[in-house]
Amino acid sequence: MPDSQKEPAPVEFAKAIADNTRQKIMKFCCCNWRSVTDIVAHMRVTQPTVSHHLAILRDAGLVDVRHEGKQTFYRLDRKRIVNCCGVLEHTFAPDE
Amino acid sequence: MPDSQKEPAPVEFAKAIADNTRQKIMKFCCCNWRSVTDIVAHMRVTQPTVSHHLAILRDAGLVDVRHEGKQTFYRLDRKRIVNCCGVLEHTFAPDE
DNA sequence: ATTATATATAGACGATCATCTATTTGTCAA
DNA sequence: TTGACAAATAGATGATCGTCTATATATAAT
Repeated sequence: MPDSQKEPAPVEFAKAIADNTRQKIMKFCCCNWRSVTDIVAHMRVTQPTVSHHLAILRDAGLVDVRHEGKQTFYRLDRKRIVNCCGVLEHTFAPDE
Repeated sequence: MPDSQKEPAPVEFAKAIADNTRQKIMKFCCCNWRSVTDIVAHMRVTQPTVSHHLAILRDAGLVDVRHEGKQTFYRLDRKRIVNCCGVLEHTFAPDE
């Protein structure tokens, strides 16, 4: 299985989502494909900062990416989120 | 409701668990009360470092604390963990 | 080809963080 | 009360992180 399909370990997952800016991006991309430009317009940080955070989410396997012409679209991988939360629960609350 | 009973916001929860040392402590305290001394013996960091991480978990409301004589015992609050994971899922994967 | 637009990358800077040693605080036993 | 043990706190240091400006890369339009 390639790295790109491996779920992040609990620590990697936690680090990836442990930032306000990233969580805001995650919510914005939760249920729709969003271009980087749209994400930037929705945030109060610069475009390079958004790209930086998108790279972290991408490296953690938490977003899907699609290229279309000049634009790049991102969407949160909700199944991956659910899976990671499940791993967290199983790791730290095995009996419930 | 006092702060000590409020669940941490998704960002606070993620930050609290976004560290290898803390996750190791969390696993060790998952299903049993553990004294600080026992936790230190189980880890490869110094006692003050363990105390530091315990304070972070305590501030995030993720552990229960009990004093007994000279010793202090910690235990992971598994229900809180489950609840936080649920909030995460609901926040970032509302439809699944 | 040149220009404009979209996104990524490089490098710098200040803030936060994890860890350490040294010390303090609190509790029990002699 | 003195000494021993348990845990927390203070302060320092190096590493990581989030953000910025400047620049590079890629694609489309003129």
